[in-house]
Amino acid sequence: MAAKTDDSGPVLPPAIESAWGLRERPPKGPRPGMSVPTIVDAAVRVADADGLAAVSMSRVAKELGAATMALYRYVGSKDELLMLMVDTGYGPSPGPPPPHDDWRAGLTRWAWAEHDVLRQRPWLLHVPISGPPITPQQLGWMEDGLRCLDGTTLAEGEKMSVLLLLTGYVRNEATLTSQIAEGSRATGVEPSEMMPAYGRLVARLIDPARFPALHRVLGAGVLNQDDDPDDEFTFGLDRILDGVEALIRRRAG
Amino acid sequence: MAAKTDDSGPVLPPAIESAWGLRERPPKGPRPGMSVPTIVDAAVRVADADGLAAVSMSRVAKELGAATMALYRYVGSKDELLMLMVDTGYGPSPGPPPPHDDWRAGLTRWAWAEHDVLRQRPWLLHVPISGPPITPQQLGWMEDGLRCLDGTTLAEGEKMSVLLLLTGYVRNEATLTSQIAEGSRATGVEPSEMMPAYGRLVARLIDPARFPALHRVLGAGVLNQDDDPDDEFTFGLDRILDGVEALIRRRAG
DNA sequence: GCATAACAGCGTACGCCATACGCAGAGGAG
DNA sequence: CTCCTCTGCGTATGGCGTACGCTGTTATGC
Repeated sequence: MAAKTDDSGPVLPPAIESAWGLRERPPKGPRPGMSVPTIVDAAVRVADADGLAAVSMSRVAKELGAATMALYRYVGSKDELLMLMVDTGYGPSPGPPPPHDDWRAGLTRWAWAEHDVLRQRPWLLHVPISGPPITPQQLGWMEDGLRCLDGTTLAEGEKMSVLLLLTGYVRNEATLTSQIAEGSRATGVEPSEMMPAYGRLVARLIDPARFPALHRVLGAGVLNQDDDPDDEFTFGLDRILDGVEALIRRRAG
Repeated sequence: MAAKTDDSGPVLPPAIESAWGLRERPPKGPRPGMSVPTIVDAAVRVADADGLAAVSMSRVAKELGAATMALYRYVGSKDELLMLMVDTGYGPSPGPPPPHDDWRAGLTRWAWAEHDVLRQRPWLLHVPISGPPITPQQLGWMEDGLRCLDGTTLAEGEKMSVLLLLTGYVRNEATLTSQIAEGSRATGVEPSEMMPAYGRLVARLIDPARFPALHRVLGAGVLNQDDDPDDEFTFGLDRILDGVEALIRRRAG
């Protein structure tokens, strides 16, 4: 016999289902004083102001003038709240690529959009990711990325791999630059002096005979000039897109 | 006047300095019952067995038959212990590239070496990275990576960028596959059924009219076939190295 | 040989965290 | 009017990192 529906699949936490607009409010009982979006917005506000480490259930509750345990009527756990924070933290996807952009321009725009979000909200990088995206806006980003590759001859699986490659790069690059900013704030050193100081430290530690290549890099003053971090981002992005281009050309034969 | 030494630079935690063999043991007082490497090894053992979340100061102390607070005579904080765990967790670098390998073969070997380490010790991915590498073995990895690019015409800064790009990719890919493994362990689902289950879930959630590209990808069964994750890794790696190759060719002009 | 001072080990205590549980009251449904 | 469900939340538990200070050990200076 065939099953009636395929709903027996993986179960979604209630708060996530409501993010997809699936849950209707039960008619009984007192009217709720808050809502999932209210809570998530408050949590995002806390993270924006004081970083992800400041986001505790009690702190979010204080932000709302409520008691800590009241939140658990709306979200099942802190992890669930974090997942929802990521969804609203990323915000709406950048939209489909402009009609006459080729895939490369489209993906560049897409990557820069994520880049900008992560520069605005570095705490997104500290949220431990526990699985593939299942929230509406996250999947919206995916959709818009896939559309950039619509006109190409890549296989569907390859399109997916390319997006994974790109988003991984963007996150990685953002992590590195945000570490510099955070380290600078923690130690009181000027952001522009952060990498040079690191260079001097490493130069003091290493033996040039055992680390010749590293010593040469330091000698070239690589860490001394403070490049525009956006140039660094563009460099890696272009390397990856060059690699994708090589693949597309090969597939197009 | 010139300063006597340049030691006035950034201060290194004592435990890290001892990892570089800089600290000598003071002559007075009772003989230490443990040592920094003993503690770090115990912590790595705990992480190997039960994951990074199980690594608490008290758990590590129990592993050594000592009291929790005894550890603080050797490491300044848990964060310091984590940094040392990363150093010994990665282990010694894969060594300089074989003499007749070109840069591409060398970097491929280098990337696979990190890949293998991260497959063996997925907890390394969960350690919050707080700055650029300053421990001996970490810098050893960097050195070996740089040597792979020795024969090329890339600028020193470009070599560094390429390594950053690569290691970021390796870590990202490892994160994704380890998430599947962890999710499978947490939910009891077969690892090979993890992605198909995810595909069915997304298919149930999205409206094909609003997510046409995503719907097409799912329809193509991209998530259904369980590819060898090593193939996926190779795919992205080759894309990146293709991009690097394009750059090297342009620089060689 | 003895006093001294540095140091190892660690017991206690503090403040913070996530969250299980159960109670009080609100407010539609019958 | 009664019941039953749902909201808000107070209390309590068990974990965490770690500051502080005590006890006992040990090599050195006298």
